[in-house]
Amino acid sequence: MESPEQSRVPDASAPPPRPAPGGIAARARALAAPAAYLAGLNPEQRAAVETLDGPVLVLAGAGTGKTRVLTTRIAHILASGRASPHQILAVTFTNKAAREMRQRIGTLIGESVEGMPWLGTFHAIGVKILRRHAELVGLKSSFTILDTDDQVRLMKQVIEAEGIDEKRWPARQLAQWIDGWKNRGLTPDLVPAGEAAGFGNGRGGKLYGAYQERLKTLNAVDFGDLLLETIRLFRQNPGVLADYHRRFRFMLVDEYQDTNTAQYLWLRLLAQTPAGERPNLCCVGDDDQSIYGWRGAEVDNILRFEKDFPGAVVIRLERNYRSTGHILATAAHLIAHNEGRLGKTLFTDDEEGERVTVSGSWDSGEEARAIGDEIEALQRKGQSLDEIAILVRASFQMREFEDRFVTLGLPYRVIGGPRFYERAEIRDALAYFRATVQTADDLAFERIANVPKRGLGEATMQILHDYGRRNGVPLMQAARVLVETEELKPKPRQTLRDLMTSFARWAAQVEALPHQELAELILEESGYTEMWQKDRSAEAAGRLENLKELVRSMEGFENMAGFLEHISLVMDTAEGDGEEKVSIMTLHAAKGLEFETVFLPGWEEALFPHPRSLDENGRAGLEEERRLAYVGLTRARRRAKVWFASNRRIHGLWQSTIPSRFVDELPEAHVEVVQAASYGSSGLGMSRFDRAQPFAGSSYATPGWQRAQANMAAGFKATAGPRRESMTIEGELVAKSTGTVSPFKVGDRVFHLKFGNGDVAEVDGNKLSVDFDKAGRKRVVDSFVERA
DNA sequence: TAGGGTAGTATTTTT
DNA sequence: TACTACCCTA
Repeated sequence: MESPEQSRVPDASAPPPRPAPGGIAARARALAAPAAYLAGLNPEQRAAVETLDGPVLVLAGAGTGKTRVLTTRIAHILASGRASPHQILAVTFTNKAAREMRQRIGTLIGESVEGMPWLGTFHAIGVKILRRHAELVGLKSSFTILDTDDQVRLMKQVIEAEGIDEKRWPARQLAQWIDGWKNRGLTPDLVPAGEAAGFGNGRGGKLYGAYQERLKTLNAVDFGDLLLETIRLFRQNPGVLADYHRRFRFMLVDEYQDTNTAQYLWLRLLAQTPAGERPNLCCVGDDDQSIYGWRGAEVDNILRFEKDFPGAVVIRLERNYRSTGHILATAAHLIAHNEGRLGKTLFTDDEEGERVTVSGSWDSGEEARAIGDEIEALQRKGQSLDEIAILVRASFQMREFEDRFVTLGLPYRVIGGPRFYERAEIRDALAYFRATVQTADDLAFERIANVPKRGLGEATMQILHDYGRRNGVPLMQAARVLVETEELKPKPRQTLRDLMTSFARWAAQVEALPHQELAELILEESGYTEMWQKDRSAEAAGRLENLKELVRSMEGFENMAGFLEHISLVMDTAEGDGEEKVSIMTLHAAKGLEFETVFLPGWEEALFPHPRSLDENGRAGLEEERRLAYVGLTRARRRAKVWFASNRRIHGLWQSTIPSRFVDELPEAHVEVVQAASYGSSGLGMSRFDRAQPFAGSSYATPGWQRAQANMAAGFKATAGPRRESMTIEGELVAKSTGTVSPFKVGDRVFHLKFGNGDVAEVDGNKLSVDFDKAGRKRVVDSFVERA
């Protein structure tokens, strides 16, 4: 970036300084350098970047360049020499966001930002601080971090120890209560008595306390503690806090609208010095995109920023660089129905573009078929599948699309399904590693003691537990003692002895062997790999692949312990195999992303706004749902396509549904109603789109009904009859089915990644009808199966 | 102890 | 409908 931008550099008009050593060229470079990253910012963005002193709230609407502002601001702080990398605290919510920011800053300032140790998630930074001062809060710095699963198992033990019926008061529920308290920054002594009494016949508070004690005994913390314990550390040790006050010259927070009370308290401790200087705190967020209220986020935090930090400068970013005029206007009109807003009006210089479309379908199946067809049409026009997304309200909606896309042979990816780290095989493998490295990790040991099944059942574990509790030693130590006594029956005793020998052997190798090799060794020798190799179910192959992936992902870590620390915080794996795919994800998962074309199916009253959200949170719940709709619309750059079905199967029952109230809240001027004719009107709560429908009076006469009938008939024939000509289901004619000869024949045994093993029942070009052992008969494209 | 049968339940999800 | 968690039986 050169000359035109230079004139906008503040100092450019000042009298020229004396020639610096190195001559004019060097001086020009020095002047031009800062301009390079400021170039191309609009005035508001530039203000957000350059207002370094004092508290700043940046209200950044969707697509207004929020991340750019954040990263540029950091670059600016660094380039202007106001602080060095280790003096900047930059907090994000997800590891993904942290990664992205790190990478973008690097690009901006043209060098690596390895030196920004305090850029990370709340939790990652919490751990870092906590490890340094662990002993001040009664932990050893080697403490382990439990995930949700561990927490629940621990709580189960606590509940049972308290003599409470776990069936009546499930551990999972207690976990939610405690999580809620922790989100609000409440330690056991601070939970309002009335509230604590609400669980377990009045013993909720006691259980919470007991759980915390168990954590301490195990030298463990859960995610909530990463914040709470840091808060406690700061409050009880002003000296430590003062140290961080001095350290963090600049603080930046991303997605401020998503902070919960605990995170707020944590930030405030760091931002508010006793001397009362104004903190250089910059929070960026969008109240209209607050969609995590249900997990403790307090929109209030952003709404009252100016009160919390007097003299705060509020900067609004309202120029949208992402979407077309119609999309933006539609989203703006919708969100205007919300009351509790700070108020922003997004605008764009972009063209009006295509109107947002609203389409109806007879049922969810037709919805999936129609969207599949549209995607294929877009693909033929040259649109990359990577630029197409289907955003759903609830994950059960994904399935219909998956099934349909498998049939069409349309590549897709599901984002935010079961997370890598949450998969059973990964957790099992990690448990083996944890138990090897940390022999006191009871929860890890318990998890895998009998995985694979080796005859160490409940009875044996009970004996270990009793002994452990009596003598205050970890389970594995208890096991070592007990195998030398007569307390166990001979068979489990021998098994347990062998297992303990194995663990001792692995532990001895921790230093000697590279951790990747050790990992493989453990999985091999424990019989864990073998267990899945023997398993003939559909998922087994994928699980083995995941295990390999796990071992691969250990590369680049110092040692096993380092890897485990990382994995407990950063539990996603970066994926991407290069192939173009349609993305399917929930609206929640879509925040922060953008696509050329966005499909928004399922805009029906029974689903979106989700009735549960309305029941539990009333008006606030409705507004959050509306924000979700807003997030969905604003993900689209050029095309947003809303769909609703008049029949949907929910929990296995067919329900007749009516279009979402959000559909009615869209502005007619920017919306185009297409295929309204195919929507079979039920006569209930008709939206204006029904009125646009010429056959509304008699629903049986509508083309939609007729088409639905035809589809149903075709679908029936497809599954019931072997006649080939009956397989021309509407919409499938476009599938790549002609001319090719399948390598499979009727009767072949095949394997499909999603459906498992099955027998080929019919061959039609490159399409197969397969009777799957578990999933029943499905039609699949032959490239999706292999010989079993 | 392990596997099968049954009952109960069923948004959104990051760390 | 589909999954899971638990109980009961072999």
